[in-house]
Amino acid sequence: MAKRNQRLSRDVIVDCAMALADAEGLEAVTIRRLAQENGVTPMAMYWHFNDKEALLDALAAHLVEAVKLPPPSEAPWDAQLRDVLEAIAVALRPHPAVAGMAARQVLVADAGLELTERVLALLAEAGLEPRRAAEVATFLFCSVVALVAGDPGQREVVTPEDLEDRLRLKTATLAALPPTRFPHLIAAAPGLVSCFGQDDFFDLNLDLLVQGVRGIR
Amino acid sequence: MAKRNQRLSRDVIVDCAMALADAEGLEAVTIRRLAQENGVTPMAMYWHFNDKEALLDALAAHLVEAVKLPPPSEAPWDAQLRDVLEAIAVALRPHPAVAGMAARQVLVADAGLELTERVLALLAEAGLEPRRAAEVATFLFCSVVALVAGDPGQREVVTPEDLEDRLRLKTATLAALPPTRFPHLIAAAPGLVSCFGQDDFFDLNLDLLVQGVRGIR
DNA sequence: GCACCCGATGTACGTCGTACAGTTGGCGCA
DNA sequence: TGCGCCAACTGTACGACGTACATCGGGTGC
Repeated sequence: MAKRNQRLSRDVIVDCAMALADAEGLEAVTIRRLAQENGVTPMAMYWHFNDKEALLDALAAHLVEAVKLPPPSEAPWDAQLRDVLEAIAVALRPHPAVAGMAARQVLVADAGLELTERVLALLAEAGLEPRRAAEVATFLFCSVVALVAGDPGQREVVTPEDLEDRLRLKTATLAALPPTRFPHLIAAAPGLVSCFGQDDFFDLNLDLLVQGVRGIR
Repeated sequence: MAKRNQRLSRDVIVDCAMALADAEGLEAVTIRRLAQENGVTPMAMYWHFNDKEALLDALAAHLVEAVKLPPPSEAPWDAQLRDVLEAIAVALRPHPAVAGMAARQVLVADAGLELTERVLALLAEAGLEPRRAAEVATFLFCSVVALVAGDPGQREVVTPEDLEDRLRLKTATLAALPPTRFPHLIAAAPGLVSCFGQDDFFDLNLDLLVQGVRGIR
């Protein structure tokens, strides 16, 4: 800690905050902690950001800007939509702790506007009129965020083996339920406790969203 | 404030916290504030809850238990699934500020287990094997939560006319974007800023989810 | 009438965000 | 070379937060 090898800037603060959130969760992102991490007084942060809200907004914007939008193609709208949603998920997945804040910058950050325009265009191509396209686009983004942010027991970040213990305990708890009342739940227990973060969880549910759009046309 | 007309209990604290969150947002739910609201010392809360996390868990559980699960019927699985998802949305909608915490009690609270069992049964009826059903059920719940919690500019709660001003401003900002780059976005601007909380927003996107499940079978 | 113990109090500590005022170091310009 | 300015940072302080720990009062059961 206490690096102080370079001048402070919005970017290095945001990068530091992101790393901190990834490593120790969003609640570790503290004005004082960020200052300490950069070998600087807490009040130094306020030269670069009006307040903590502004800092978190910048974090969220950073996330939105990390989305690598695939280039438009001649592929059918549903394939393209699937690619766009996947691109969002890919950008958010490394940062589940901050993903939940991404939605509030989608209509603010430049990259978010571009992203939204793209999705709306695809939805128009699918035959939705603007009003419904707006509602669906909004929901799609929130859903992808939910897909990533999820929320298993990830409130406090722990060591990998501790996490594994917790999952095993949770599975066991579910498996110990009365089998006559909860047959399906018991059968699905392993999947319920461990699906977050799995590749097939994302694949399956991104498909679900795209198929859902097909279904409501 | 300072009612002190009845003995404190978990239930009156939870009710008070819920009302507080509805009126002033989740950040207004504070140990000290709850104590003051009940005419009591902050430390009195700790007789009823181990810590604030436990209090918030109780809030979330309360929400999950508020879901009025429709009775099983002979209707096809998709119609029933739609009804169940709608029941969840109906229970959460009055409390958007706390809805985001509901997911972490779904596999803990009794009502949540019942709810999950029901959804898993319907998904099994739809032809999904347990593992995929688990993944889809998890996602469906998170999506409905996202549908309700959404996140417009609702971070700070404001007066209705102030909110209306803000929406108008946001719409105007979007409408002022370069029309050649953002044609769809401009056309959809009113819907984008005001869709949260609208009935048709819920209806449309619950349909999307159900259709999505149909699509991935 | 007495003891017990549930439910509350009182005090104190460390951490948070941040207001406000003071201080510096390096660059433009003389 | 020297001077002044202003962007960037420091120092101090305040109120609100969660909560550990010790204490206490009064209603209930004997």
